[in-house]
Amino acid sequence: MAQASTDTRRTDTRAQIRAAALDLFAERGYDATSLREIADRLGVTKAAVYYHFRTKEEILASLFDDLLAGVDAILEWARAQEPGVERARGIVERYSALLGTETGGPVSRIVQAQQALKKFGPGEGMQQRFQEMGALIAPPGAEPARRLRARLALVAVHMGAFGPDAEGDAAQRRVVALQVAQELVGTV
Amino acid sequence: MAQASTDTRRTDTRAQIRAAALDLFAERGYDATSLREIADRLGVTKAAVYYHFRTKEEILASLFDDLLAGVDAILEWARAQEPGVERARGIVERYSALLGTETGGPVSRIVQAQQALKKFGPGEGMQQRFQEMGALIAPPGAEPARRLRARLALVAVHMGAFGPDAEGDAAQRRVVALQVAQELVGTV
DNA sequence: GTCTATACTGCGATAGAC
DNA sequence: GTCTATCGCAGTATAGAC
Repeated sequence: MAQASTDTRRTDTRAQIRAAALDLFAERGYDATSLREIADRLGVTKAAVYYHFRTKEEILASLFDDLLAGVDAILEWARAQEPGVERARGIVERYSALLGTETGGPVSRIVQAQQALKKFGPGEGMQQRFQEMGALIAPPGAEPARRLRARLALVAVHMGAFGPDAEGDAAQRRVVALQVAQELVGTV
Repeated sequence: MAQASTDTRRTDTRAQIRAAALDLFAERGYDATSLREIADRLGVTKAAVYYHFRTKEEILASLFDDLLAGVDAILEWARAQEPGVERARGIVERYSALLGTETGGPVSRIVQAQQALKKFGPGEGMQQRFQEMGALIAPPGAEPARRLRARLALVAVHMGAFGPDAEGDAAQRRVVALQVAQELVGTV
């Protein structure tokens, strides 16, 4: 829950902690960032951080709060609309706008920094191979939209293999994902 | 690199460690899994694990080795082909087949377990909201391909906001991403 | 209300005995 | 090849100074 309207606090340490944490989480990821690093950046001790947040995870949750509220607003709007393409386009458009916001943008960068792909050094990593596959599908000189579709096609294959929803047969999901991916790269 | 062909080891502890680690990494993520858990599952101590792997990260890298080799084979094939749609389709097809393999499939599940979205409890998490946005774009009853495209559209927006390649203007990337996302949901 | 000092447990990692 | 013992640092908790 965000701060109540009647804020009787006398320092802005809490805000500073959030700012420092956002920086560090986005840079090297949540797990790789220690409370000591956050505290040192403000010139306070770990215990001081613990006064403002009960756990490390609460700091992360606090950073996501604004973004979550933004998504909730989109969901509320969408539920009041008639189902259809127009509503679908509205959701996507509003989500894009939310990520462009000062509150949504930097926060959602944390998600990116959190990926396991980062775990491997340059020259041998999965990340680099992903980029190379994308480049072979749509070369660096191609239109940005086509390059994005190339990378999305690979993501589609991934999502098909083990998507968020474990519904349906695994082999069948893979077939569907491959089909969608082929559509994406087929759009030359 | 994978195990050399001349393996002079007398126990299979190394293989057991890999199997246990794969299980645990895929279940609760890399950072959340401790070496003690892996060791306990085999009835040995942490130090015994350290005999077979120099670091915890090396266990993870060892699990990815086969998948990486598979991707390398795809890259090698692709580089020998003429650029074009056919090559693009070939890459996607081979990558899909790789993830369906016994070596590629389970390993790549680790990537999924590693996402920061998991960090929030049910009922309040970003993950649930993502699914709900997807469901409002393409309802659970819709064709699987359309549901996948709905989720891909949201991913596209994300990738546009802060994609792997930091090329070009941020605002411009968002416009392109939004356009691609709209195409994906517009394909009813 | 805000912070420091201190301590506890468990982590990844190392050294050396068997 | 596996063990015990130990290290420094992590997140967490509390007591108490101001």
